[in-house]
Amino acid sequence: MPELPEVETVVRGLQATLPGKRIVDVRLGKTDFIEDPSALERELPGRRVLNVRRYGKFIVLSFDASAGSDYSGLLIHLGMTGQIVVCPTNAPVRPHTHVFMGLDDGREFRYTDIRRFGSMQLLPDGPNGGGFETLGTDPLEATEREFRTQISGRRARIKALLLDQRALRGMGNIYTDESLWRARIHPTRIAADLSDKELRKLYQAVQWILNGAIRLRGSSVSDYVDSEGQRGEFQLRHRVYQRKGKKCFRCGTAIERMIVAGRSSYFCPRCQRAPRGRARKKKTGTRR
DNA sequence: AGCTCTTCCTGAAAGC
DNA sequence: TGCTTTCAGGAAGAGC
Repeated sequence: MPELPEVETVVRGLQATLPGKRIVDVRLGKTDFIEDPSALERELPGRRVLNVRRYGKFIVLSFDASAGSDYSGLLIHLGMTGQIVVCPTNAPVRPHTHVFMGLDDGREFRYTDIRRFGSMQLLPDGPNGGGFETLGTDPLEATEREFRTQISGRRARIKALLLDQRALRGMGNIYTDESLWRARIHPTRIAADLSDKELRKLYQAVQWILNGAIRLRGSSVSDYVDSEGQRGEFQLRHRVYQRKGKKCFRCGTAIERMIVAGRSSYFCPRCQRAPRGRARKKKTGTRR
C-alpha cells in the first residue's frame, strides 16, 4: 500500500527518468479512476515533463507551457494498488495496466492499478487546483512545533489523527502503527491526553520510521513496486504491522489487533498501554 | 468535532 | 474439491 515512503520512492525514480522527456502518445484502458479521460488524450501528447514532485501521497507531474492549454500538470494518487513503471515499449504488459504514455526516448510510462482506488486528473494552470489546501503538514518537513500544532488539543484518537490527511499528509496504516509502537503509545489514546514527552517521542518516532522506510525504498506488503519494478524492503523491519500473535520485539508479549478508526491496528498491549477506563457518556453540558 | 458505516474494486486467503 | 465470505485499506460522503 503506497504511503509516504513508497510514493517518495516512486517520485525519486521518476525524477531520474522523466524530466525533459516529451509525451508522444496516450493510450487508456479502463478509465473510471480518471477524472476526464478524453482531456488526458487531448492535452498530454506533445507536452514535455518539467519535474515530478510528491505532495502527501499525491504525485504531481508538471509540464512545459503549451499554447492553448489550461493545464500544467497531472495529479496522480496510487490508492491501494497503483503502480507506475517506466519501461521499454516492448516490455510485457502487466494485467490491470490502464494508462500508457509513450515517451520520446522510446520508452513508456505505465500506470497499473488492480483495484483502481487510485486517481488521475489534470491540474489547471496557476497556483491553486488539486485540492491541496485541505492537506495538512508533511510529517517529514514539519518541525516538532508544527507537528504538535496538528496533534495537541485534539479530541480524536491519536491513530485517527495520524491517518487524517488534513492534519498530517502522507501517513497510512502501516506507518501509523509502526510509529505508535516505537513511541509506546496506544492507538486509541486521545491526542489531547498525550504528555509533552509522549508528543516528542511520537514526533521522533514518525521521523525515524518514515526516513527508515524511505531508505529501504518502502514496504512491499502485497503489490507495491517502485518505478523500476523493484520491491521495497521495509516490510522486513515491521515491528507490529500484520504481526498479530507474534512476539513484541521489545518485551515478547503477543501483538494484538483491533479496529481503530476503521482500520486494522496492531499494537503491543504491554508496551502501549490502553487509556484509562474511558470516562464515557458523562452528559456534558458543554456548550461553546 | 469526531465517530461509525458504506462505497468503490480485485485477489488472496480463510471458512464451510 | 468448490463455493462463499472475509480481509486488505485510501478517501469521500452520509448520518448521528
